[in-house]
Amino acid sequence: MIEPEGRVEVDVLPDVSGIDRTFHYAVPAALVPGVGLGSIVRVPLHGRRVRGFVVAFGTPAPPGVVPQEIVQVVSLGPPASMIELCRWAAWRYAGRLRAFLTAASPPTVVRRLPERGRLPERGSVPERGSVPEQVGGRRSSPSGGPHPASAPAWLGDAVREAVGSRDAVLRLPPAHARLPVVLAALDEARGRPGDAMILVESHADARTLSRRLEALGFGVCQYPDQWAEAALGGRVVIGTRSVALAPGKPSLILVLDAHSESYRSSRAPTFDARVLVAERARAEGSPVVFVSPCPSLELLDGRALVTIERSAERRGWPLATVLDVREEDPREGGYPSRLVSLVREALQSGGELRNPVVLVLNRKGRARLLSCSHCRSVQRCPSCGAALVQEQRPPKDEIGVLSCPSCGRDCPPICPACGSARLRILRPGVGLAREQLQALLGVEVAEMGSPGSEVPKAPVVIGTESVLHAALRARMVGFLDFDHELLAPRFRAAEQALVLLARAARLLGARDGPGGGEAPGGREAPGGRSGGGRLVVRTSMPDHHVVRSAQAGSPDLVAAAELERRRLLRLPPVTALGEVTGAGAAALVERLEGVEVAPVQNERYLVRAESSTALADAFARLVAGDQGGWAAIDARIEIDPLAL
DNA sequence: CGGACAAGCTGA
DNA sequence: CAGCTTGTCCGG
Repeated sequence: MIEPEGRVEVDVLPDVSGIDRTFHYAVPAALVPGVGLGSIVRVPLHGRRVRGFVVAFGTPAPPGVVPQEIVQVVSLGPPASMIELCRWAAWRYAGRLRAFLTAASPPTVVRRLPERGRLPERGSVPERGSVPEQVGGRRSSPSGGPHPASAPAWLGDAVREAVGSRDAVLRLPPAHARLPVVLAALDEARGRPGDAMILVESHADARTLSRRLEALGFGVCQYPDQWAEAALGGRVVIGTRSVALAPGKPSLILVLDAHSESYRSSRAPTFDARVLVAERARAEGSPVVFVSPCPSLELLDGRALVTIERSAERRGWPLATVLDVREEDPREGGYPSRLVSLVREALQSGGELRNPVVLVLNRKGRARLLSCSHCRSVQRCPSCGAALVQEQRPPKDEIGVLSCPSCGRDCPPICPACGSARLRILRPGVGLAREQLQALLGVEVAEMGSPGSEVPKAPVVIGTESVLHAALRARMVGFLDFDHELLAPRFRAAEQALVLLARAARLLGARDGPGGGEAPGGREAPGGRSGGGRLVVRTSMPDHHVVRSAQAGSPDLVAAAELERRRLLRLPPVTALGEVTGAGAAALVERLEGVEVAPVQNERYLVRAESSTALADAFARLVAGDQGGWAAIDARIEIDPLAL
């Protein structure tokens, strides 16, 4: 309500956990110029002063309420359009609005937007043609030449088609360079109102892409560090999943490596940035393009798929060799001579020494499963029953310890059943594989350290899948036990296994191209040697559609097979799933309507609905119907849970 | 959330 | 029944 003296009344959502409703306040005339929708203010509440978000402007006071006055304007907050997106996200993910508003707020207080004068007024995007046609003087190829800065015509066409469909998946093979895709997309964004927003999977990617675009003359804003610059507009906004909640109007949203799980936030508020940007694009009328070599069914669902010429896509996947476990001589102990000779061959192939042979075994530690050599009983945790693991090789003359991965308890490596100290390793981890392969190969085999650390410098590097994120290039990538991925007890196992192969493929480069695309992290690939390193997959299921997909360079094999399976099992994207955990879970699912509920274990329930809309509505009805809304709910709700 | 206030528990 | 803990309610 706007009153005669120029006072304004607003609704404020306190930024206090446990309160999930708005309160009505008056803005004193002196503060009116600084208060708008989304402003972060301090208000008196119940004898204290708390921060809150202005979520409605000029509303009338509820009957019988005498509004108090806002004390202070603290900071700029999420703009009006973002408040709408946050409301939608809170509904879609059955979360609290407050959590999303906080996520959309500047990381530090922003009193006012920076002066626009320091920016090139319209210079966020260089004029068409000002970008050099070729950088480095080499020709770009469909499979990704050496960092071409301009898009070849066929790529420009594909990007244009994707942008034209408003909401599309652009499937480009793993070895394809990204910069040309970004440039082609920015070219399409030119002339539309607003700023291009680019989502990448890691901070390293964001930094590299920003640097490259800046070098080409683009005005770039790294989000969320530069919240105010993003709010001001006039620059390309680049960042990880948080960009979904960045202020500003998107002229176009580009999501690179759209298969990456990093787009899903694991901590509250849990959301999927891909889902959010799709809704944002729809609401704002801007196009969104998801780029991936192996888009998931959930990404493809209801979206246009733009592909490139079959043969070009095929060449962007590496030469793959499949080693059939069933044909192995058991005496070779899991490292068949064929694998050893492929590694030797790769090492002898000369070329860039900095490119190692990368071996992947997705099992941490030295041994994941041990049994007694004497009585054969599996070594289990005496407290919780989980299989004990050996993290490291025991130091010389020491017996070491076994530890429980589930409860953390340490146990002596002595069979509790018969007292024998001779244990057999049934399932080796990376540590043991490193020791054995080093002995077998006669060259240094280094183990990749904790995730996030540097790749050790050695001719052969072994690690869990983290090595695929950390390595820049590889002359060969070998999966020592791909069955472990194919048979993982998660319904997205097949798609996730294909993602691993695609990651490996990127390290290897294109089959025919000079050095393939670019390395993860976007850093310059060292050396310009011919690409096309070999992908080696050891499995007992050489005909599995994931393996055949990678061999044939056609991810649709996996998509087709998976869609059929999801239909049969009524799993996403055919249905929508949610998970409810915590003390109040039983009481909560009891009152849900229009969904199927299945108990998983104590205080853990799975909820299935026909669509994500139906699922969100079911939770929304429950929260709205409750006195006190969220305050009365003592359970954690996770929509589209990851760990299934 | 955190203060207010009411209802419940203890000990003399 | 004072003095304290525990529970429930509510905020503009």
